[in-house]
Amino acid sequence: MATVFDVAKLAGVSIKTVSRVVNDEPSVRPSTRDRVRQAIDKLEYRPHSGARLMRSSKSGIVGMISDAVSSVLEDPLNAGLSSIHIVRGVQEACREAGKILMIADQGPEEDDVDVATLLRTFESHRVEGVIYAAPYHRQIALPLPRGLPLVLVNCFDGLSTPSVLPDDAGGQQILVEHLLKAGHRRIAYVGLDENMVAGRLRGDAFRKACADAGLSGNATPTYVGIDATSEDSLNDLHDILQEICALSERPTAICFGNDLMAMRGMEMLEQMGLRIPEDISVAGYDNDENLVKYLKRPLTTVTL
Amino acid sequence: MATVFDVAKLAGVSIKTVSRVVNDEPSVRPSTRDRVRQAIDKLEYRPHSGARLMRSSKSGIVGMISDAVSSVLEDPLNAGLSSIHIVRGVQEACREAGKILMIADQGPEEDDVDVATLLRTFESHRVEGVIYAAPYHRQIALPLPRGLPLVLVNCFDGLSTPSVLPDDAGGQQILVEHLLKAGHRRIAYVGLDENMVAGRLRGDAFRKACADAGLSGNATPTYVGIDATSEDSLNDLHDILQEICALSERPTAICFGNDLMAMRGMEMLEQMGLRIPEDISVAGYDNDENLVKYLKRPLTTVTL
DNA sequence: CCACCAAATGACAATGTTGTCATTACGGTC
DNA sequence: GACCGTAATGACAACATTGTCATTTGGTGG
Repeated sequence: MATVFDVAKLAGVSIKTVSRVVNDEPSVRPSTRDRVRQAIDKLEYRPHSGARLMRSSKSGIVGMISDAVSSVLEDPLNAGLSSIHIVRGVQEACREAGKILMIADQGPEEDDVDVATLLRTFESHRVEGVIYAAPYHRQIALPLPRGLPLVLVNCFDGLSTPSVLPDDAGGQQILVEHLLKAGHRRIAYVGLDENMVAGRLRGDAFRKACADAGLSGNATPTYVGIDATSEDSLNDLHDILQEICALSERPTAICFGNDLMAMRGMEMLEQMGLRIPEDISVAGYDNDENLVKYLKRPLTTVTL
Repeated sequence: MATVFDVAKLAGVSIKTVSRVVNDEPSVRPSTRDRVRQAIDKLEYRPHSGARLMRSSKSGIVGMISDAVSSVLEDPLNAGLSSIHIVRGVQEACREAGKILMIADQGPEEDDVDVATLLRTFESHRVEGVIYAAPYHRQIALPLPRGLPLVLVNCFDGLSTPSVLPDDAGGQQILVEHLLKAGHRRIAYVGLDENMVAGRLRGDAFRKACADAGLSGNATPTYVGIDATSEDSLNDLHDILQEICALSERPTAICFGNDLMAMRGMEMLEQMGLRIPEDISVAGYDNDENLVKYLKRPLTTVTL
């Protein structure tokens, strides 16, 4: 493989001048620049990133830890933005900033030891910063890399590590306000497990928004802890919907914890003989494109 | 940041011995090894990948070009294995082989110039090989990297570059045989655009399998060129299905070009008053998990 | 035509590691 | 206790680049 020396010899200049051309430094005469460029093309010279890094200690690499790749086959939790979208945004930002993105996949299980290993690899490659993205909104405990900027996405530690978080509460509030504006005064809530951060935030926001609007607890029956991914859970969902339908003052709208629940719920409601949205309105959450794409009718939902 | 010199000094050995310990070379006395390990831990020493690469010219990096990340928001062509699955498999193989996978995203548009740039970046990082994955089964023309092993996935060039390809024909054949075994003697085929490699292979395989079984052309009406992603295309699909239903000898099964078409087709067939599978059987292709996951009833399909 | 200044170019060190080869330490044998 | 062979360790060069500083070049004004 050709080096600066080969290029320099062919172009009849010093290696330093080759370096200047490669790095687009000013103060190289255009004629010299051309000669060097031609030599580079002819020899198919490629700067050696290792040597470069060693001398300049700027790797131009950003490290990212996510489960986007390995989780492809897993059943998603269906709450929030999926990891691959986060990777996509980071990727794009890196491209714009001229940085190379080095993605380390965390693997299926979340193992702190593993993360430490990944961080060590990043450190060896002298990445300029690390981004850690969690698969869903939650609290985590990470071994902090010394001297390396770290940003969390979709998660937070108790410390002051900067993080980018979805506004689960804000979305829910907007959704409720939307329903209120449409005239609904009795709204049921069939939500996620409230031990999940997203579930708690959304549930709290739902209750607060309803209370703020003066709706009583009776007018806003609330059920949580369903995820609609298992057979059992679907049975629970069915029971809940029957209970809701049997209420003396039946709600005119139901907020589901996510789009999957909303879809399953709609199927069940129709089976019970209710028309949507004539008899009852339905809202989801997350705007899960994999799902929404295949729905027969539009669904009111929230994009984070 | 600590270097081998710092570690060597603290452990009271030469830098070479530190190197040996770091690289798990034999012939280091256990007591020495421990002393060095302790020094490494204490100083939080991380080998400098750049210096390492420069000396040993083994980067341990495999480069991959795919559209898996950037295509997340795009409408997939719904034919074959989606890119992210390919990345996942490559990722896993790299992990097992102890290699680092460097993923370069090709971006939405397929631009040969862009690929050349990505290849140059890979070359600068002295990757040990390059994997190029196409979003769907097709022929491509790539600028060949000199001296770098290249493997194509989901695509082929006219040259002798090694490639890994889906067996579109084999899958279709198995599917037809399955239907034959179930007793079907009149099978319709509503397939993909046959200008697409996958479409052509599947269509050819369908016709061959039917001919081999002695089914006449009349018994195997064939329609191609639908993708079920656009409004227009859905109208076409509807017309085709009506035509099929109106046949004097109605087929007892329909093979659709992919799962999306199968799903839309089933909706339409039910609307026309046909029961599935009592009145007519339906088969898809690709086992598109994003879609199949949400179907109400099981679908006969093919996993590549 | 010379002196001068800025622009252009070059010489050389430094970066952190591993490969090569030399040297030292250790354990056993006579 | 001297000798020997192997295991363990060390000294030093080499890798390909960029930073620092020195030198040369070319143009301009007197």
